[in-house]
Amino acid sequence: MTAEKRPHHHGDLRAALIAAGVSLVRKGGPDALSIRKAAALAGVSHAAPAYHFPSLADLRTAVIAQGYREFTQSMETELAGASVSPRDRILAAGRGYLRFALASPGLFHLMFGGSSRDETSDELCTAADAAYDVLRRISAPIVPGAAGAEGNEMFVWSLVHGLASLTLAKSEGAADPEAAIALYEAILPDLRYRTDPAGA
Amino acid sequence: MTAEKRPHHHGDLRAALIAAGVSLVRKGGPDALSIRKAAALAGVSHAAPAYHFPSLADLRTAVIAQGYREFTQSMETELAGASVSPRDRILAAGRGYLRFALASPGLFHLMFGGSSRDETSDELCTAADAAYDVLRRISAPIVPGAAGAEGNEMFVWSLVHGLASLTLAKSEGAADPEAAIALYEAILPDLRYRTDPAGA
DNA sequence: TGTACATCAGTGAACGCGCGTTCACTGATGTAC
DNA sequence: TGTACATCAGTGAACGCGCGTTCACTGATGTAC
Repeated sequence: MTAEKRPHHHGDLRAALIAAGVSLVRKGGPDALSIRKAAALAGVSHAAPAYHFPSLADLRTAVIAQGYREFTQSMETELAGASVSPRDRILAAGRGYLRFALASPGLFHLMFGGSSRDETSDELCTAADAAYDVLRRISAPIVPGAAGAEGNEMFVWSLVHGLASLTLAKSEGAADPEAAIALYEAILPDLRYRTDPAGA
Repeated sequence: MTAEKRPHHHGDLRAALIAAGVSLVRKGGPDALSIRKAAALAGVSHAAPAYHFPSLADLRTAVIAQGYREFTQSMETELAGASVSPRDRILAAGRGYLRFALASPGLFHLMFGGSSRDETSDELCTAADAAYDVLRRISAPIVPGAAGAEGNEMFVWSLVHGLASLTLAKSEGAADPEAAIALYEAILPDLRYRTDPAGA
């Protein structure tokens, strides 16, 4: 893919640069992303990306958006194999969450580690909203507590996000996903669920 | 502190460089830390730090350690004003956790965002262990569940860490600590505590 | 179907920047006697 | 108390590196007629 002869016009350089960026971040963490390295990995000159991404921040934003898409996909894949039981679905989404974070720490840190990005990007907003929607959906059947439906979402989300983040911090690079999943299933408390999951 | 006349020998340049590093990270995030900027902020030439920190990684490790000390201090301060009730103590430590994270997002991200560091540093291990000890102490009174005492620690820690991390991610830079604390107090579930807090 | 031409999407050289690090040096300090 | 000297802890110049970005250019593509 890198050195083979190409026509002057690349087929879809934008997508190729995003894929290259994801690969760089996966391999070397958030700081490993650079325009020149992404261009090299995509097999074009280092000036070519400028046409598709005016600045490094734009490329980073697009890579983060791709991260969110893969993140959402990881949760959806687990959800597809889950029963309709609300607790099963919360556990399944958590498995997808943990698998993504532990398999791609670089992307996870890029997404949640405070790297600057273009918050106004449509592509990013769409991708991030899709991920949030999964968490909102699985939390909806929980009976609202003191903090309402939003409190339930934050509870479920915080628990699994914290577990992912701390597991990564404790065993940098070599965390066992199955152990983290087992721990998640053990610490998720019993919750009360609506009898009518569609809500009041 | 920056431009005033100094003798050839700095009093405690090592400490001054760590303080400068903390300040840089607080202001500009994990990537804002550099040897040259820390030296400038401490009022010395950019070659001076080499004597105290052989490489940038060493300075970064020391700044992370200082972050852990301030983090621990933030929790201890809140704990000092808490009652002996186990739940009150868990809430108090959580307040310290959230206050630190929301007041110093840059440091928080440097500590937990996957930045590379020297894991073998005594200074860092000591500082990080002190923080973990606080969480272990406040979790000790919880009756062990399926995952034992370790499960309790991870539950409490994950919940507050996830909440801090996600609150930062959702409102980059301008998160309201009091709102986050209120949310934490609302979503922390009822837990069962030992009657003898010292354990079996 | 063929030709002229505008536009698109690349190339490669060049620029300046901040960086970590090295090196010869030197002024300040502290110790031996 | 005074002096010689080793060592400590700085300075400032220099090096090379990777980077984002700009620019004049050019080959490929597609459209008008």
